[in-house]
Amino acid sequence: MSEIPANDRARPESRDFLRTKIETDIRTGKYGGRVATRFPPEPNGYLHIGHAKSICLNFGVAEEYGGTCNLRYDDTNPDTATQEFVDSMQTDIRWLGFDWEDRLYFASDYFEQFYDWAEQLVRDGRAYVDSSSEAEIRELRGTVNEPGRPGPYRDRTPDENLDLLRRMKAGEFPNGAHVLRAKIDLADPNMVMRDPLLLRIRHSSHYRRGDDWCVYPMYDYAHCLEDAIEDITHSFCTLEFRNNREIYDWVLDAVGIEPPRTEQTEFARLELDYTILSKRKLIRLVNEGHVAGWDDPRMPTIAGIRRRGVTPEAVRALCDMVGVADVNSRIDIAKFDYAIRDDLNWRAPRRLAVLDLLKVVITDYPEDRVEWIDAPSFPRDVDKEGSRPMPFSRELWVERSDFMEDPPRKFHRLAPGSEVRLRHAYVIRCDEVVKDPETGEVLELRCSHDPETMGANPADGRKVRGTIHWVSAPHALPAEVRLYDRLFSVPDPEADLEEGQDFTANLNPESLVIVNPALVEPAVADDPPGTRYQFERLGYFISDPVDSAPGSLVFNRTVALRDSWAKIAARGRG
RNA sequence: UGGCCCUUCGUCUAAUGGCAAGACCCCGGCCUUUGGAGCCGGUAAUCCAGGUUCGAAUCCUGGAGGGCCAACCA
Repeated sequence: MSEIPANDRARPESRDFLRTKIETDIRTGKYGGRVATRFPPEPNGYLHIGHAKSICLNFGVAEEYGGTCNLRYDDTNPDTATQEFVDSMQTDIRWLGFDWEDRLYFASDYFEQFYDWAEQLVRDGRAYVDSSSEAEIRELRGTVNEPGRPGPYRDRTPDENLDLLRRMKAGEFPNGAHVLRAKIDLADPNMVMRDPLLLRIRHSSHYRRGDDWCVYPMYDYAHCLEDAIEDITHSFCTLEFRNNREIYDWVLDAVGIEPPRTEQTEFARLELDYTILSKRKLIRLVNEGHVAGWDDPRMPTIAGIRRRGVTPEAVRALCDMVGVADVNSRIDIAKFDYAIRDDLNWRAPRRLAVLDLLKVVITDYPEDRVEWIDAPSFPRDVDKEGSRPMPFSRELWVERSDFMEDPPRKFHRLAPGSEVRLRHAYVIRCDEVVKDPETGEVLELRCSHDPETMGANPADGRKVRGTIHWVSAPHALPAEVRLYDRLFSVPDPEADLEEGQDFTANLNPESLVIVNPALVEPAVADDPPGTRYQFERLGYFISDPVDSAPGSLVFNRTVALRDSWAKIAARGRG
């Protein structure tokens, strides 16, 4: 097995079927040991987590086997491709940590080559110009249960076809007047092979070619040739292109590309619970205002995920965990949450913030006293240095949910007469509950502290089981906190829709809850936007890269912490 | 005249004719100044029926179930 690169030896025993194929190809010398992949997005939207799987696969495989991966824009449709999408995709791929070096390609640079091959196909009698209307072509193509029939233009002579093709290219005809079709078999059981369209007339401005071109190639004609032009060895695409493999090989044969040549292999696209990854539908979410934009933190786009505070490492970890197979599958969102927490746990410094405010007065603490606590930024089990000064004073804010007047047995937090640890500070006891006489609402807790418990357990050995977070009232900074949750309220937004409904009916009305003001400890004041934290006991947050500024803080919740108390509490109620 | 692909714990993925394994979820326990993290343990699967074989998740046949294909999208 010495043919397998040294950097591969550390890989685990088992390989997915794509890597198995690559290793076979390397071992047998099919491409002289060469591995060349490509990531070929159509620049008609923003990249999303599903693309990340393909990016990790194509760039990852190239890295692992000492090969190359091209970035190639499949910009063959002038009506949808834009420079904005081209630019955002490069930002996103780089952010994920991949590099195409000098291998940036555009299918639109190959239009001349596609056209020259088209003339060749016409001369060889393997393609013809069809002047039928779109509806007629559809009619004559048949259905999955009925064969198609040849149309009246199918037997034009090569000379006639060549003349028409040249005039198509010269712009003599309007959109739809003619198309170039492969001459294969209208009765083929594979619909893709029923004389597929190769070139169509489209008088549209192309974002790169302007108005200099008007015969644009179809996917089935272009994609295999793009791969061949770039001398790709392994062309990976998603499962729904399985039927297209036959035309992929037909076109390569027809223009005379000899093996060993690019081969298409299909793998399962990523599907994630509680979201959608269809570009068409993501565009609707943006255009119809269901979200604030492509980078809305609820979006499964790379831009949205990034703004939510997810790290590229977490995305790549998810892709590793998910693996590659040829079976359709949906990934449990919990797996993504795990990957995010697993990365952020050792990366994000801890801070304290309070979302739902309840005032606590330490009655036996002097009014003018302030202690500055040197609080470590990471727990013992995270091997990182760092601390910040935390002010402690007589008046504090704690989380309203950390107090219960009539608590259940396992509630280890504040209740009348009970003791609790203030994180990094004293143990306090709740002596008195101040309520609004009218409404009964709890307005304030009056507590006393044990002055011996700063950095120490109670001297008399009594156990204090709960620890809660807090901020010092005079020192805390106001902030807007955006609590993001899953975009849809059901795992598969497409399933079980009632008559007349579409996926938007399943949008989660609580996918964004804004807390304003929340209060955050002062140590975050001077951090730049885009800084990630764990607000202890609440979750991982990032200061919003767009809207947060010193003096006007905005935090996005990336993901909540695992909450085993919620399970216990829910069970108690059930 | 239909064709092609797929089917292993709840979920995702291994096992490539030889002990059905790992991860996430879930459930216990330990630990804990985060009801976090970590550690230990547990529940849990080869779609069905035949066949080949000493031996089948794996090969063969037939079912069942799921997916894709009838854009001048990709």
